[in-house]
Amino acid sequence: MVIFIFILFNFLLKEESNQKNRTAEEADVYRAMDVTVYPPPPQPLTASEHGRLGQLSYPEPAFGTKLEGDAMFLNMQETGLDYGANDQFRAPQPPQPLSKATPSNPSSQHWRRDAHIADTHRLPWSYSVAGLSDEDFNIPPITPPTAPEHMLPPHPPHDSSGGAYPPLDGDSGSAPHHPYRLQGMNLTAMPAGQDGAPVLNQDGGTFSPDGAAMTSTLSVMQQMVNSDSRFTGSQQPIEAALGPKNPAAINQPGQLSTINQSQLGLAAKSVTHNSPSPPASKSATPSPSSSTHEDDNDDGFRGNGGEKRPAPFDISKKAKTPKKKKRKDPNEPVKPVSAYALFFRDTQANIKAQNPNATFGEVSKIVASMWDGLGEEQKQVYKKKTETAKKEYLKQLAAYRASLVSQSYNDPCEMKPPHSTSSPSSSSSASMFTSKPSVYAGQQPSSGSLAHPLHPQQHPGIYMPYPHPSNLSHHPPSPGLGHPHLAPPHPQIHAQLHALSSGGTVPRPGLPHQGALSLGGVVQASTPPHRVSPPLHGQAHLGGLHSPHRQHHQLGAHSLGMAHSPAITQVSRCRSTPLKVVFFFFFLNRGLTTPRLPQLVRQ
DNA sequence: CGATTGATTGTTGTT
DNA sequence: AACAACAATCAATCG
Repeated sequence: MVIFIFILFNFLLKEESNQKNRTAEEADVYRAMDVTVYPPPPQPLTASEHGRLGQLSYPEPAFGTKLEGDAMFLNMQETGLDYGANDQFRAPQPPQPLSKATPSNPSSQHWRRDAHIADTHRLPWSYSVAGLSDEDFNIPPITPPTAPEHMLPPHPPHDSSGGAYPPLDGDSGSAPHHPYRLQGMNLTAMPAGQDGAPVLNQDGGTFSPDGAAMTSTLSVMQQMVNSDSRFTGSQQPIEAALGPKNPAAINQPGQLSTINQSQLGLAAKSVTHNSPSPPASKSATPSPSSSTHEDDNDDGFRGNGGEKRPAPFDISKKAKTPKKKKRKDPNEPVKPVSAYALFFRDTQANIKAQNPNATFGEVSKIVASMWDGLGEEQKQVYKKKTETAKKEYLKQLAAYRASLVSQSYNDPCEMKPPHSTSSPSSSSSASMFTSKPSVYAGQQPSSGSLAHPLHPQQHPGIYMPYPHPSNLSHHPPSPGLGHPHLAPPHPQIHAQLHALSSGGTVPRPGLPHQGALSLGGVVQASTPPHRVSPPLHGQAHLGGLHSPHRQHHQLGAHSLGMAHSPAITQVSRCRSTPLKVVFFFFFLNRGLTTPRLPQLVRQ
């Protein structure tokens, strides 16, 4: 009863809060953004202005990016470390808040923004990188061109400072080989970052030595920036990356100053070719936006043989090469990628952050060089990941195949036609409870577990949110779709749910319990098309939800907090549904992480 | 050969 | 016809 009261209390609180919830959340968000954004104190904004403008407004004009917050913050630190020049360099931005007229700022902003974005949605550690990128932004352009040779000496020390990333740096011997890592990429940060601690200090150390020279060259930098954002952003890393392999590249200082836009990544190419002409041919490519379009008429013109675009013009329809047979069952577990691919995936974000305009080829080269220079230990780390992923993959594959077999027996309808990509329901649900394959073992959704690396990092904690009370024996594995070999992580919840709700349905064993995260997923997984009646009888009642899928969908949304009250209301609408079920959903909805749920429900 | 990502283009489906 | 959504292709590199 106490619990019951407690629940009611929470419920009431929630009701109240819900009304204000929106605004509150927004406010929080803004506030958070503020925090991140404010750092640029140098700005002459008055406090009053702050108040009036509000957090959002302020950042934008100042830096042109709203979401940069994190990156910005990091940058600030770094910048501080770097040298006064940075301040100067940035100073201009605020004054030219929106005047995109000056390419310099926009460019920098762009790449920063990109960096941030990329970082944000992909890799947590990337934040650190983003910070680094700033440094790159400032320094890189200058260093390589001005005194490539000199650079070498500085790097080692800087590298050492970079110690954050021992392996790379550790290869002091190799350091010369991959200076870029040290400077811009801070590859080390990536793996390290994953682990958690972003490394920023190294930057300061890195560049500080050069700082003086750099400041002197500041004007040049600005020019370069103005001339071409891409150049500034990308140039350094790429050159650095290529530098090792193509030392000659470094020697091209002259071009840098003049630098035409084509340079961007081309530095590498141009360097290799050592002739400016090449840029012309490929120069088109560098311009990210319109490059391809140019081809329209100039198919023939486009010298670069690499692009096969010309083909289309050639033939009315170039018989699409039978190349891709890709179509697989979406549910089939995805094959683990190679260590290199993994590395690529992780690294490219950073590279992109620093060189937003870098082409895929350039990025590939950089990644390759980085990979090449990567310490054995680091490689091992990736390989290890791959190994584990492989193991998981095998497990999942086995489960998947088993499921296929079982499904074929149970219900053909359930099996989605390879048709692909996505019936929204399937895909969404799948994405909801799928995660990095390696993380969870037992999950084999009966019908749809497409391994999606969607929110990999977040899930791990969620997968097993609930303690496993020892009373798993509650229900024997269900017949049918269940995958006997895979122990359901949270059978009890499931079983209880069913028991509570309909009191009769058989819980589905093989479902992926992503914890409360996706009730929809759970439900869906748990409800075979026909055989098992959905936990809530109301499905039919709720506005003609004939297919279990729909209902599941809704539930899933609720569980995700998409809609709070509605979920409850809907559930409550089903009179047959016991209160416990309601609370179950409520908790799912409210605190996805509440581990007590099972207990509560049980009570 | 397939995988990495992002951009572009082409095709198909819907309104 | 316009638009949206999806599929395919390409780049360099590695396993």
